[in-house]
Amino acid sequence: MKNLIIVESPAKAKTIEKFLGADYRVMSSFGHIRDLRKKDFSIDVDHGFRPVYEIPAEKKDLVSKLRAAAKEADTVWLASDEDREGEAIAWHLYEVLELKPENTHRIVFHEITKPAILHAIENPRDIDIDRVNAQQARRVLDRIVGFELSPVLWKKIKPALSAGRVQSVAVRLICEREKEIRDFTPQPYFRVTGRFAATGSPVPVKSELNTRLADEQAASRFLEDCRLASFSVADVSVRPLKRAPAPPFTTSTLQQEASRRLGFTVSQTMRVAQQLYEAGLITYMRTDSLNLSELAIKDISQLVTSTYGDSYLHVRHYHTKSKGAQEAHEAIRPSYIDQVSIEGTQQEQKLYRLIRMRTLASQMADAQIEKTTVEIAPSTRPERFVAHGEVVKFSGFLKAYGDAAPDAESQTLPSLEPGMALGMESVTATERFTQPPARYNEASLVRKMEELGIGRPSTYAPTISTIQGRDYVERGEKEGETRSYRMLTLTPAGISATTETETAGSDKGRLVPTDVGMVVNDFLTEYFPDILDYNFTARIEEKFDEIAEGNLGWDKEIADFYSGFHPDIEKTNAMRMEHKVGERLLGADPATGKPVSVKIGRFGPMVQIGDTANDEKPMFASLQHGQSVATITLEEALKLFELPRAVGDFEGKPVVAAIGRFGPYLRHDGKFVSIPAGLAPQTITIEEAQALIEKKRADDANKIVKEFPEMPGLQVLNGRFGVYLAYKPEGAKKAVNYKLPKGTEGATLTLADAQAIMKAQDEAPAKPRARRKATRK
DNA sequence: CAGTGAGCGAGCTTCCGCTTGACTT
Repeated sequence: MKNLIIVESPAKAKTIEKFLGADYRVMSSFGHIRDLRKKDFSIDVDHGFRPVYEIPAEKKDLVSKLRAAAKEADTVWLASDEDREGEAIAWHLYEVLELKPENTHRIVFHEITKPAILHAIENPRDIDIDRVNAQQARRVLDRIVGFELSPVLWKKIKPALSAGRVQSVAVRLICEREKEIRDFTPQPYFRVTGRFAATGSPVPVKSELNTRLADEQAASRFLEDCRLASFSVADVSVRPLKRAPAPPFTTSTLQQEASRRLGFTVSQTMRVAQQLYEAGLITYMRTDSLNLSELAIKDISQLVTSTYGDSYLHVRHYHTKSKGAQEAHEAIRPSYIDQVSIEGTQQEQKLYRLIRMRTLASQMADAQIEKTTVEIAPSTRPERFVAHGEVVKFSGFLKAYGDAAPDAESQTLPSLEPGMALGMESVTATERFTQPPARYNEASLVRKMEELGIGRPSTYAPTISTIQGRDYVERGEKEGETRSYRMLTLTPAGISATTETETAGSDKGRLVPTDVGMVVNDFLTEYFPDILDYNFTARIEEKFDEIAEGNLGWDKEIADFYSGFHPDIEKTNAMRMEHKVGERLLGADPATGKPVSVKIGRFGPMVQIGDTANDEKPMFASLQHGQSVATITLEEALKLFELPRAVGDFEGKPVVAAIGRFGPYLRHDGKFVSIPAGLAPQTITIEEAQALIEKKRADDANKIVKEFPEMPGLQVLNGRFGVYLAYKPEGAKKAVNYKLPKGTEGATLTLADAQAIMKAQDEAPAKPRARRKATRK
């Protein structure tokens, strides 16, 4: 073999191999091949912060294959990405594969085209060790922060928590937003809209008053004045408006648009994009670059011209302005812009279409819009109603990529002249409330992180899973609360007033901090404000850039950081906390006089009555879903101790009611019975409990439909979803369940039937299943 | 599958960024 090229991604390797002749073999490193040891700190602090690297077990096979291939090759081309991580991958490959300087070359290309690759091969260089050192600094710093900070949390708050340069700041964003919302008091005001008619036009003029009114009294006075008023056009202004298309997608903008337009979660978007990438349909999906290859721009231009015409073409070159962008790849675009639609799942088709239209639009002309603003004056008041109208004069890029939600306010106005009289159809004053800032959703959090330069395209989705998996943050489930508002309406018939209701404050699908998240965040921001600073990453990135330029030594910079950071760790660890972190004293228990407090326990948020200073063991109770350390009251806390509750006796044995992991339940004679909605463990009577227990017994008796004496362990059972087959071989811990084909009568099933069903399903290929939500390892 | 929680304390947990399968239930 003459040449071995090593790239990071196997899909990329496959593509490149097709471009090159038989003299080239292209292999993939599947990302990094070596990292700091997983288990321990693996940084020798006393010897220049020397990192201790290892090849992870799952990479051993791959590395020996690469090593063998490198031995056979005359020349090895290290073609990992040009960014910091890519340079480090090249260096690790060089070290681990024991490559020789005389037949090893470092090459880079930013687009996967034959000319780009051939050009790269003609212009090789050496590994840039300064850039590698910048990566080592980044890696070592993240390990130091993560592995020194996390144990402080285990000690001071709760085991198995985690902290890090990226995740802790992401959690902070969510916590601070929540506090803003909590501290926000909605202020009522009245918004006034008016609907007018121009003589000779069937099109109504919808407008809004240019000021808000303070209260219902003011609104009522305003409507009274309008009742006596005549209305006329005071001013008409027309101005042209240009709108430019958005640049092509990067990882973060793709995640945002897929969330907004398609309702995808961040990880869903990445999973689907990965499919498209592996099928060769789009370019690489983890990128911060806005760049399109010259070849791509040429193809797009041709397509725009042939589809829409010359006037729609506007070739544009976009430049990244996001912090810390490393631009190793192109923007996300279709591999072949001519390919209008693809085969694949619904999701794949939708995402492909989105990417394609955005790419196309990015090379199209501005939309030309004529915006008309009309002011309407009531004769009795100084305020003005304002109406906006929009007419698209030239659609430009909107032809390919319109708005997801067209502006509800935009309308086409009839032609109006100053001085024209208008007829009043209605004037409505609606009570509105000032809005707190919106909670983040996954995509808007990614946008904010990118803005702050925190995290990378490859880590946005995993970070969001991590902070949810650690139970710092959860997706909200509250629909919001209903509130009422006043609405006053003036029509030619007179003024009427009504009270309406709406829901407000929904957090559905939004990211909400948990108690643990809040407490950890308060703790970290108090004791490690530098790390939690929103600009921490941006500041150290400047250092990393200097290291990459060869102006600073990486070990010295790390030593500098460590000398400030480590003493804070020691100090915090040595601190005797007077109270547990996040603890809140609610008051005294009226029954015993003992203090009642809430805090984060080993298993999460809990209430405690009494303290350890006394000899008696305190009483404990977990907070329930929806309750929070920050807001729970003494009354609510005391209620938690009402369970488990002795309901009474049944058949001479006690019945106890409580709430468990799966909701409210009764326990009687060692058996558990769920308490259905409508009944509560706090109030359930012994008669109600007895009925539930008897019903459960009847259901259980009904459960076994049929058994087979010839085959012990095989049963036909009645389950939640109907009749099914269960087989538990002797000695097995768990039964295997089998679905019965539609229309099968359970009671008449023969052993042969059952065995046939089992055989068929045992042999059926396993269907891919949705992954469980991020779990702790 | 159905709450635990101090005290004594072994041994465990943990980071960010590159990349995909192999593996359950």
